[in-house]
Amino acid sequence: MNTLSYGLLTLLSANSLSGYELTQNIKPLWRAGHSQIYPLLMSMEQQGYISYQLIEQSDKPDKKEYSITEAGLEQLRRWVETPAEPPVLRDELHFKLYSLWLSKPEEAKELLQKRAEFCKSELERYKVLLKANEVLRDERGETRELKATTFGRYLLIRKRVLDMESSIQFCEWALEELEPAK
Amino acid sequence: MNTLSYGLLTLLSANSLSGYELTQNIKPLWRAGHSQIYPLLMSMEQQGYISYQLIEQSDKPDKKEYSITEAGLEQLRRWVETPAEPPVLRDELHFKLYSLWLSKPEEAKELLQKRAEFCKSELERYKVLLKANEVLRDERGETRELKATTFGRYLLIRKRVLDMESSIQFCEWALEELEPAK
DNA sequence: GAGGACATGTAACGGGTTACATGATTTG
DNA sequence: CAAATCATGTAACCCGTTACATGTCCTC
Repeated sequence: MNTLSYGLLTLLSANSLSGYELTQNIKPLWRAGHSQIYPLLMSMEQQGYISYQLIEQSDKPDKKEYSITEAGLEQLRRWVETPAEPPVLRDELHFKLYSLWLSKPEEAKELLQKRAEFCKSELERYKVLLKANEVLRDERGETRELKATTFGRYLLIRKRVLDMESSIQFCEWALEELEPAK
Repeated sequence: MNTLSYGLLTLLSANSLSGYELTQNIKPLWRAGHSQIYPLLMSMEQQGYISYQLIEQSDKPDKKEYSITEAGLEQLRRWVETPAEPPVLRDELHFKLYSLWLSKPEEAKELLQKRAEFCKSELERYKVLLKANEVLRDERGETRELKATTFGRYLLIRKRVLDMESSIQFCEWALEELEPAK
């Protein structure tokens, strides 16, 4: 049971999903490919934390729909209350900024502009998600119980939005700092 | 030549350093242990990107001081101007927030408070670094050439400060959002 | 002489990426 | 019938973490 396993349990605790859907849905939370996910699902199923039923579909290929078991939910509950490890950020840009003085000013500028563009496109994606989740909150907001399941998702998207805004701010500030050096 | 290799070249392009010093200095930029670094240094030395001389010390154990070669500098220059891959952030907190509804409110609160504390201590460390580098800028600021080598470092520390401030802001906002649910 | 900082390595294991492999179904 | 999306798996390789291993020098 590594972090990714708990991540899969996390998603399954809100919805039953197939391996394919898990691969899509985990993307904003953790980087992982399907080749990592399918074997983990099999091992977690053998350990009794999840179970699946084969869903026969006529419009699409058949799939395995995984659900969390009582044992899995227990395991997840214990893990959630455990203190979170410090985050690990791996960003090539750190090194490339550090040795900016080696590159021509136009190249340095392009590096920062490209990153700013990337962050802006991410920001847009998350803003859309945020709106969708704010609607959910409004609809269900009055009843505390239903609100709860969407609350974490709402917090998270909000976090991504703040992070992206901070990154964009940095890139734009750095580009300004770069100007007089030209 | 993976990203970490280029990171080591980056540090060596500013200063000659031992494996031990590289291990310390790379920490704010990239997570890596000495067991990853020493083998890489050996392979890069064999490829001719770096060279070392044995420094005999009387007050401390002897060390190998690595320097970047002309070939290494060439390699690094090409890499720096290459577009940066999108950053990879792995943070357990994402999953733990997502399934916050599974945990008791006090536990949820503690999770966010602990993260805020961590970010605040990081912020302090970086603010100290920032001040040290701003002094450097003031001293050397007038001559563009010398400024250049410290400029990237200055940008980077600034980025870390902004990131930490954004994370703290998030935690405090989330804690407020949590309150009425109590 | 014990503990801590300095210094350099190796080995085993687990996690993550890329590529290989296959196949159903829909849409243009 | 070709391309795109849905769907599930395996294998090889690289990267990263933890533990093992050794040794110097200084300070308390």
